[in-house]
Amino acid sequence: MGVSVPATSVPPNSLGGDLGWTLGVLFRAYLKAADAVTAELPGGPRGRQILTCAVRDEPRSQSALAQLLGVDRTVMTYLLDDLVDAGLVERRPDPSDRRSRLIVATEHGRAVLDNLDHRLGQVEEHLLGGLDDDERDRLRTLLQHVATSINAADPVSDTCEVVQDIGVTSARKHPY
Amino acid sequence: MGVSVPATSVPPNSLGGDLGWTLGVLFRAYLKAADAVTAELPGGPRGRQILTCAVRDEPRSQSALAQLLGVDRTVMTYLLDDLVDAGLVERRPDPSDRRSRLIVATEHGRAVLDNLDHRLGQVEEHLLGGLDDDERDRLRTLLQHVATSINAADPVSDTCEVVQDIGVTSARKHPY
DNA sequence: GACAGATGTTCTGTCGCTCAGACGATCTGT
DNA sequence: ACAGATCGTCTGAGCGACAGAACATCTGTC
Repeated sequence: MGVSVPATSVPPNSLGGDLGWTLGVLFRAYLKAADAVTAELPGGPRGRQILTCAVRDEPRSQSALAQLLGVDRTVMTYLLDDLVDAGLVERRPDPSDRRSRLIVATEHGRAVLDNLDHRLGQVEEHLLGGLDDDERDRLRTLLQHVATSINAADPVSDTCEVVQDIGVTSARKHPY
Repeated sequence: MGVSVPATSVPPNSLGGDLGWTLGVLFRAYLKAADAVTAELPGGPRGRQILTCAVRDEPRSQSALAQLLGVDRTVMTYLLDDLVDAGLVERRPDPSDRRSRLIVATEHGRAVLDNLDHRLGQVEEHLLGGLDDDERDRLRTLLQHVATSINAADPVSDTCEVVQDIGVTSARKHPY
């Protein structure tokens, strides 16, 4: 169900095995769905992730939050401005470092997050409609492992070195 | 290996099970790696996907290509301009429709793609370093299923209806 | 304690990218 | 033959991201 589409008969494409393509398709679809769900939330899907951390984790500084979510620190500033204005989170002075602010959720923020999560969960299930329950769990688990692994090794880049190791062995100076 | 990071001791985060976060982390990491590999290719990672289709699939029109890759048709125009300028693909008149152009790869394009795919393959494996071989295969397969399913049902949106069905049951007019 | 350098947050300016809209050319149906 | 839709292209406007500077604060060394 949900997959059968007699119309337009999508022609076969060679990107099925392409990690970049599959990720892109799924991520764009997710973003569209999440955008719809979080339409009224400042910051959209990213605002929800910030809120999730603020509710469920130990309070983080803005920069820690920014790195975790993969956004620039200057962007985090106005993302939080909007969330604070909406009364969803607070900036608390860090007792151990007066430069940084710890982000914590308000009661209102918790309530909003519960509502969002509920709706987002349904949309996600719809998104993974092509998989049965077992496969969905496996996919989520695998993604969690990969993301955790990448996030742990992240301290930025790390990729560049790999690329260099592999070597830009050909077509070096000619721009193709 | 690769995962062990004694430094900074990443604190636990509640986003591990979050589909959006895991996808985001993986996709950003992929994009960074792919950007590095395709640094000299017009269009970067997207240019490579176009090239892949041009080499391996039946020739497609620009708009079909644009929809498959999830880019705006106006963007596809100058992406192709650059690829054509680089001598990687050609715009051929479609014998059955003089409005559209079919995108096909040149010999040069094929050679470049082979080189790119080889290097990208290595980077991808590094990216999935947190998983063993078996898990990598499973992840790729699951992603392929989901992406194919989504792509088949895609004819744009479809999400909005779901969101409406679920209902914006609360916090309706108050902007949080 | 005094200092140099590093880090957290914010502000400013700039750049690139994306999308909406309009246009001409062409196809399709009536 | 005509109306409406579609393909590719071009233009303009707007948004978002990043670099850099500024200020406050921390950490280490002397």
